[in-house]
Amino acid sequence: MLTIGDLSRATGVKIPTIRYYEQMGLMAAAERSGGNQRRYESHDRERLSFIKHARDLGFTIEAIRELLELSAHPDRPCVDADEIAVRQLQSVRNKIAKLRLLEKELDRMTSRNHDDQVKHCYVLRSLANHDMCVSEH
Amino acid sequence: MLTIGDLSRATGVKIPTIRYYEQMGLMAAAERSGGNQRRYESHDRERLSFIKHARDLGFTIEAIRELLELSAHPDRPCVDADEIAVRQLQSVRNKIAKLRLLEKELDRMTSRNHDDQVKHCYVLRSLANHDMCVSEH
DNA sequence: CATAATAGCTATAGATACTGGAGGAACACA
DNA sequence: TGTGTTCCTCCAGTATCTATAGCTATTATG
Repeated sequence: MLTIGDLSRATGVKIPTIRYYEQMGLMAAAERSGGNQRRYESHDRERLSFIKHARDLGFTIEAIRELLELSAHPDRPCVDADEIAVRQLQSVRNKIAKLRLLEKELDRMTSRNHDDQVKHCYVLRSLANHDMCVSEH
Repeated sequence: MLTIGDLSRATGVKIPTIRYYEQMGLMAAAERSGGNQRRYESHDRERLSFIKHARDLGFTIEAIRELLELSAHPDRPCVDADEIAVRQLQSVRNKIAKLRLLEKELDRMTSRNHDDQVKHCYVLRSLANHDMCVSEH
């Protein structure tokens, strides 16, 4: 039997977050000790590790709920899980593409900024005037 | 004189968001019509465009507050604005680096997923087992 | 000028995914 | 039995909006 603290140390998920996942229904309501403290088993640790890993990969709570639901039904087609992961991959690629554009603009702003007073500041002028941008973002 | 709707259309910032910026002190409290509706001038539009542009580039409200404060004092050194932009650039580069790792993992998960039942699903197995990952993330 | 359509107002709650604190109870160990 | 650590619930706060309800103002049309 693990306490919530044990579970937290074992998975790297903070205690309030574990309780939050319980509230959100991602983790089943834990059994309780005589004194009303949560007690866990190793399968809870595995489930929480799964959740943590998926969160680290940027899956939303909703997506994780679906993935957990899928893994509870071994005979369902794998395509469903694949679709969720592909969606996530696309969202990650979208974010990267957008951030690259921002990087380009910020790099331009900061590298051309050689004046010494705010009234000539390239950064501030760039922010005030979208036309100075080199790309759509 | 512009209504809040005009300002919204001119800048692409939604009406509740404009009111939110006023509440946060990024926009000055607008003048009011006889019937208590907000009325704006063109300098408000420019300020809001600045804010929008900075938000699109991922600056936080706090950073924008500093940038606006700086541009109100033309004699202050430009370095201060530069520092904020460089910080933002670094944060963008960090995010890109992290997302690239996620992309790698998700790509691995989805491209090797050729089985047809959840019980053999590579995506779900990968999420359950961090050791299958090719990189730290 | 009367009415209708559109746009605006405030206040409050919800979304997202947690995080932290207060005040008190339970547990582990000597 | 005492002491220190861990746990409990409840509530509030983070950041950045977004949406709803119920009401009022303005504008356009006939």
